[in-house]
Amino acid sequence: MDRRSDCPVACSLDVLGDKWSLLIIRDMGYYGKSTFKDFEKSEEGIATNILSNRLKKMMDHGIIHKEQSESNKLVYHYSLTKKGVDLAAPIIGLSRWAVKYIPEVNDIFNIK
Amino acid sequence: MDRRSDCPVACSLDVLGDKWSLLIIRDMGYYGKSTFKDFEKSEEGIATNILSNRLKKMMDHGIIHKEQSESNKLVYHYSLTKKGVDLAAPIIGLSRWAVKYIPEVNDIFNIK
DNA sequence: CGGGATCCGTCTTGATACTG
DNA sequence: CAGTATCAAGACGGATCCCG
Repeated sequence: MDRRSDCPVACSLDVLGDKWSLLIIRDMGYYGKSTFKDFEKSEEGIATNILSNRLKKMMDHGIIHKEQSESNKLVYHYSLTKKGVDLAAPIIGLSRWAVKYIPEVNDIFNIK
Repeated sequence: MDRRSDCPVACSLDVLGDKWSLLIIRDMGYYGKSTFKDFEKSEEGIATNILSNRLKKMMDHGIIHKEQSESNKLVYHYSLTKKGVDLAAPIIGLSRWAVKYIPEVNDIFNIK
């Protein structure tokens, strides 16, 4: 569903408004993960078809970039584009909020 | 689905990781909307069952609060709790990102 | 009329098996 | 390793109905 709104919040949520996209960004930006298997192994347990779908969607939107490994042609590395790197701010915002208000979370990013 | 992760990003996305929750927060915080009908009339067009579900969910999580109107007993006003108000930061983060990277959006919040 | 609840068809997810 | 295929279950969207 695309809402075709011109609101910046609605537009960003059209791309990122689901349970997985921002987690994949987190994995790439904070944990340094880059391969399909890496993302698949994250503790939250994304299904491979959903992972595949989200990677494709974020590539279409220029948030991430895919390239073949030079050492092993069977492996692909995903990385953040500048557009993807700049999602750090909203992600950190969410993280700060959770640390402040959700008791169970660990402040694993040690954000000031 | 609850992932039972202790990551602050994952935990906040368990509550807010969908296309509508943050838009309702936006409507309350930025547009000053407060009634069911107000939210329903937003340009993105949320269905009433979904709206009802999201309001309930965010009330359960203490993000919003509901009270009966004093002037009209048929009307209920939803408002942000402190926990909800503090979602402004991540929402502004998303908004800034969209303004920077998505050409079609209007910078309706005029965020510096 | 405002605030939902209910029903129903469709689209999306999630779990797992399977393939190049 | 990096996905695709399959299929059941659930979420969503739209319309309608109900209730005070």
